[in-house]
Amino acid sequence: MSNAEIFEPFLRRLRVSTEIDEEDEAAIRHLPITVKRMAGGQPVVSLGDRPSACCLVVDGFILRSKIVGNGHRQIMAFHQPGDIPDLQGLFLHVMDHDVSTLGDSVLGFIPHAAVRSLIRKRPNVAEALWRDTLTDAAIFREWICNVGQREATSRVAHLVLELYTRLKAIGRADGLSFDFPASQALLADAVGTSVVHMNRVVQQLRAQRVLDLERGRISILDEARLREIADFDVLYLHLNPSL
Amino acid sequence: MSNAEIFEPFLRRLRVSTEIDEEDEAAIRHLPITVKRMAGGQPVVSLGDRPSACCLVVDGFILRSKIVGNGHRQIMAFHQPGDIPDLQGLFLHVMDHDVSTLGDSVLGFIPHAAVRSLIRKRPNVAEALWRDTLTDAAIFREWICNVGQREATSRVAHLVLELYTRLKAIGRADGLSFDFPASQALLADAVGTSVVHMNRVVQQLRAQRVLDLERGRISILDEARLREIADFDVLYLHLNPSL
DNA sequence: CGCTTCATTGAAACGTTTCAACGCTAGTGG
DNA sequence: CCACTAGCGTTGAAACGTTTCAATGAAGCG
Repeated sequence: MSNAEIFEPFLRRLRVSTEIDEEDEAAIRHLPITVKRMAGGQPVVSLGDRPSACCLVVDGFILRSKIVGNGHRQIMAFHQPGDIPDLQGLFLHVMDHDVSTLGDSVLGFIPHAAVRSLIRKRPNVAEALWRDTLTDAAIFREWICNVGQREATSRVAHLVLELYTRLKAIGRADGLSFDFPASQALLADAVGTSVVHMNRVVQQLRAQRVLDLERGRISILDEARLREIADFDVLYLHLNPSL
Repeated sequence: MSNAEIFEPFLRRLRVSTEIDEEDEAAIRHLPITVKRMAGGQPVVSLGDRPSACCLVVDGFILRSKIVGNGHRQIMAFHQPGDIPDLQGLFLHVMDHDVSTLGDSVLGFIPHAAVRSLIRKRPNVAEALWRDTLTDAAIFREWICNVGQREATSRVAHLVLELYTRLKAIGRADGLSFDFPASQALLADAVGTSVVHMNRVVQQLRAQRVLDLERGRISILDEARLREIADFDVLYLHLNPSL
């Protein structure tokens, strides 16, 4: 896999959002990167670590989670190809949460030193990366609302629409379906419900022909209805930040 | 109020976290800033706005919130003197949430253009501000956990410890108490419970002599017990990011 | 003074969790 | 090839935490 291919999903995203020029793109493509294939459910970096590289999702999905006092896990974010989930490590030196693979994934590791020198040399790139971390934050805020105010069915619908919208933006949705290798237990950790209740919600959405999940694939059956249930407004994803 | 005084709480925070030199500090102090006194509960910027300035909290508190579909409000963050709550506006042009004052406050507005030129000229400052937005994100993540996994009593305890810890860091706590002009209804919006339940939680914590809230003031009575209840770990606040 | 905001209370309804059990499917080793 | 296992989805029933509604009292303000 060439550097050009590895960085392509990432660059495609940057082009939409910033004034990235040819030289910026070239500088990014010349970043040193170590590609690593990982199985699903494996830790990438963990609470307390002091990583010296940040990780670009090339293929697959990454999740960020935390274990709380009672032993339960809360998932706080999913990341897709083209995302750099732990950019924060550049400036916050100790990890305050865990990062792990969802399903089998391909990750690229870029040394912090290289990124740091890139952002000092190319302010456009710095801004693009900064914006990336800011939209991450916007997504966190919406998750707070999701988990804090909506009821379980709504939460699941909202999560699905978020994933779908972001994946569609990078051309990884086929029609109204997309691959997402998550068990019901995992989705429960993301929306803050028990597995049992998650299961009932899934069945209910299936029965109403709104949504279906099976073996790592999510299919939207009735998009309009799903949007109603989800109380979803794309704004917070800042997909086209120039607007 | 001189610029030096206005920027002092902000600078004090930066000094802890970054290699800010004399020139950086001077550049910050020379930022154009318009100071405005605002009553409590007033909007600062709202959903859909395209602000052209960002706002520095000089005195008082600011909160970030969102109204969800069912009409309920979720508060996603509180900001204290020295914070710049809407730095995101520099790169994400449309506001995806509301910002308003908690109690009576003094705010300083700095034009985006001035901040933008500052960060191009002074990479140290850019990094410091970037880090600020990253710790904001870390706090959002912890709120997701708080609201998603802990039960109401724990959530309140956690929120109180977060506020206390951050205020102590800037010298705004007297002993184990601090001013925080929030009604129970407002706290309920922050931790995602009903007002009624919030009230019962407060009474319970009072009865156990763990915590007391009265007329805009929060007092910790039993810090050790509060920490247990809260499941609180400072790490995520990144108070000393050089570590 | 009446008005409004905030804190408080009780009772019933509700959404969700917990526990415990069962079936299905895919993978593993004998 | 079958037995065994592990993981995942599914189910029922009871317990639990929380919400809702409706009403009341106290405090502060014009």
